Amino acid sequence: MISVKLPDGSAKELSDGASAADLAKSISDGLARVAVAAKVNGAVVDLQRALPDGADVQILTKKDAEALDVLRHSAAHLMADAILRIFPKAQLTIGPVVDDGFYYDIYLPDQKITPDDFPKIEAEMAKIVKAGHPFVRCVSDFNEANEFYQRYKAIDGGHNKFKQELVGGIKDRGEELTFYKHGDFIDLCRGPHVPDTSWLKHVKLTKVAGSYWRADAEREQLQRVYGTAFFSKNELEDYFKFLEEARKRDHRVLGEQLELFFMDEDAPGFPFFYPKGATIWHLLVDFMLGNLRRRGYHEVKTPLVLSEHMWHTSGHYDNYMENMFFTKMKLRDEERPEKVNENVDEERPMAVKPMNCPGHLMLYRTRLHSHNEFPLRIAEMGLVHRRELSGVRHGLFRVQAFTQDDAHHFCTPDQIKGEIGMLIDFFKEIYGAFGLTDVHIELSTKPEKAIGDAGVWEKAEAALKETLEEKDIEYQLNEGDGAFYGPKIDFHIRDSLKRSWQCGTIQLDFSMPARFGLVYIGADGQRHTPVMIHRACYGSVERFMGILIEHFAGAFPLWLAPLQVQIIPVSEKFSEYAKLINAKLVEFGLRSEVNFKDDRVGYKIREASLQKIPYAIVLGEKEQEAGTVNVRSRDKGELGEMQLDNFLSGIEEWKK
RNA sequence: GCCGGCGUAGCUCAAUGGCAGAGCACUGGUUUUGUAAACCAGCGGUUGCGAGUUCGAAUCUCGCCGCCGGCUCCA
Repeated sequence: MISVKLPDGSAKELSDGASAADLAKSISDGLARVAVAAKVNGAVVDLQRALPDGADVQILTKKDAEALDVLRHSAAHLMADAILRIFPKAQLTIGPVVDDGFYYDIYLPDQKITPDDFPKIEAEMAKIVKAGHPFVRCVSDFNEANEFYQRYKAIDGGHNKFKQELVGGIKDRGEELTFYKHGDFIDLCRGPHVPDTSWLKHVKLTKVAGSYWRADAEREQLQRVYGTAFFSKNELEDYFKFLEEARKRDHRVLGEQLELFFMDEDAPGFPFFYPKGATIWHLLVDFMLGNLRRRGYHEVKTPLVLSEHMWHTSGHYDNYMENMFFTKMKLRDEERPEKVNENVDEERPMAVKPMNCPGHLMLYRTRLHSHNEFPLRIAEMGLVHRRELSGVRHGLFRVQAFTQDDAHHFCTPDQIKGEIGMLIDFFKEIYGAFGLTDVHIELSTKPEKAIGDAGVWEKAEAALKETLEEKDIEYQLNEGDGAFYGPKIDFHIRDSLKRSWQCGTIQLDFSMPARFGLVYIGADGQRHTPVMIHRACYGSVERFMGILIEHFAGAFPLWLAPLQVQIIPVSEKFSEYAKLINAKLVEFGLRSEVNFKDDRVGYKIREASLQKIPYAIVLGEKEQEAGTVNVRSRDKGELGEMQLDNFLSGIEEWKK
């Protein structure tokens, strides 16, 4: 007999060699039916595995997050089996679980797997599901003569050097070599898996993409087939509904439909803003500037271009060169004026700024500072340019030029915690103003490519940790993810679809002030090097705008709506009255216009709705006679006829 | 940058080797309109750019540019 401990603390006696499946059955038949896998001493294993005496055991059902991973990993095997049946030359590599599904990387240099193949693959998968093959764990040794090893090698021809490499790694680490088989298919795998293939009814392939063996661009190119799996049809359908909803909110699509911005192939990664988009951009900037002024920031403007020399001083040249735009001249040849010499170096080469900090450092050092001015907060809506690889550009989210709501705090070492604490509260308040209240914080530490000495890094990291802990804020630690000049705190916010976006950042810098020779006169009358804090709340104004477009699905709250009211005269006869009302609305401070087009009211209402304008005001004979307005709200439908003053006073309330 | 897919009117898309088309938008007209699409007409194109194959290329081939999906997850 063995005894195992259940999550509720109780013990259960089982016969020797009993499995988690036996345990589940001994608890209840119902549990046995829904059991997916088991957690034994903290590790997720198959239900069929024999339980060790004295183990802590938890039966996992579809309600447990780990169970979904097990299901999806099994689905990856299922897909691999089906793909091998259709593409016999395919060589399997790895097939892990990812956030919203799974993938399998496949080496198949002479053939392409495309979404057109999905129906075939899925049909094959359905057959295997129907057969209900049990997943069987097969333990092998490293002798290739082993039965399972042999069977496995027969699966993809025995020439699969990728799996051989993996087996080598397992051997080197001294781990157990296991295969999992279902039906005739067998694959190198650590497991665990669901009991049998009939669990995999709700599986769908989603996309194909390229990848590399070991994520190394120098190695073999693989084809990555993505899929997802759920325990129920409903969950699978909900997932696709979510994707559909996200697609409808795509800021690139809404950006065109709502006339906010556009891209042109002659300016890749450089967005153009239409008047409506520019309005939102300015609203975001004005909102931020007001908040900065209230907190004692000083707004400055620094140049877009600095000498290359300055970028050597700052360390950007060495650490960020690939992402910078450099200036080169084109000169007519002195001998042959028709010839143009390309890419001529300037005597003093210049570079476009990818960050604002050097400019702020140069500004700081123009005069002597006292500790009495500290903390000194210098802010700039700084336009920066960063070269990005062509394949990574994406709408407003990844561009080559954007405006940072950037600021640098100069302070004494003992002011650091106060500044960090202030910033955390400040940033959360800003996000809250947009209804973005789900914020989580990550702390990133020293990367491989770093400047400054190790002791300084440790001090900086400790300062950030202590502040977070003293404020009792939960955070995630990302080792090695810091900026090259210092550790940082990043703010991640979840939008209305629960998607996470990184926005704000607070970065400590104990290096750059020294590189630029910055000093302040301390209370002791001596010169000291100030501490510098880099910080941005939106991060990029343009990107933040993209996030807001998706968060609100283009239906901006009144204060952010580029056009707040559109007036719709019932016919041309009421144009004058419409102009009069519009003038009053504009006078009141609203962004309002009249739709003078010769269309039916219904058509104009439709257009106003599609443009997601918060209020449409219909004006006709009745309203003109009575001196009233007839209001339709985007969110609440028709509000009916009312006095203009009532509309205006109601707006304060309605906009919430 | 790499892999896969794609690029036709401002937008969404059709035409698969044989005369470049439709709807919306836009312009003009009719209509004078009452809460999600009135009617008629017109304008709109070097089919991303450049070479090649062909009697003939939007369509096939090659190169370039751009866009879309991926490229952290290690059985």
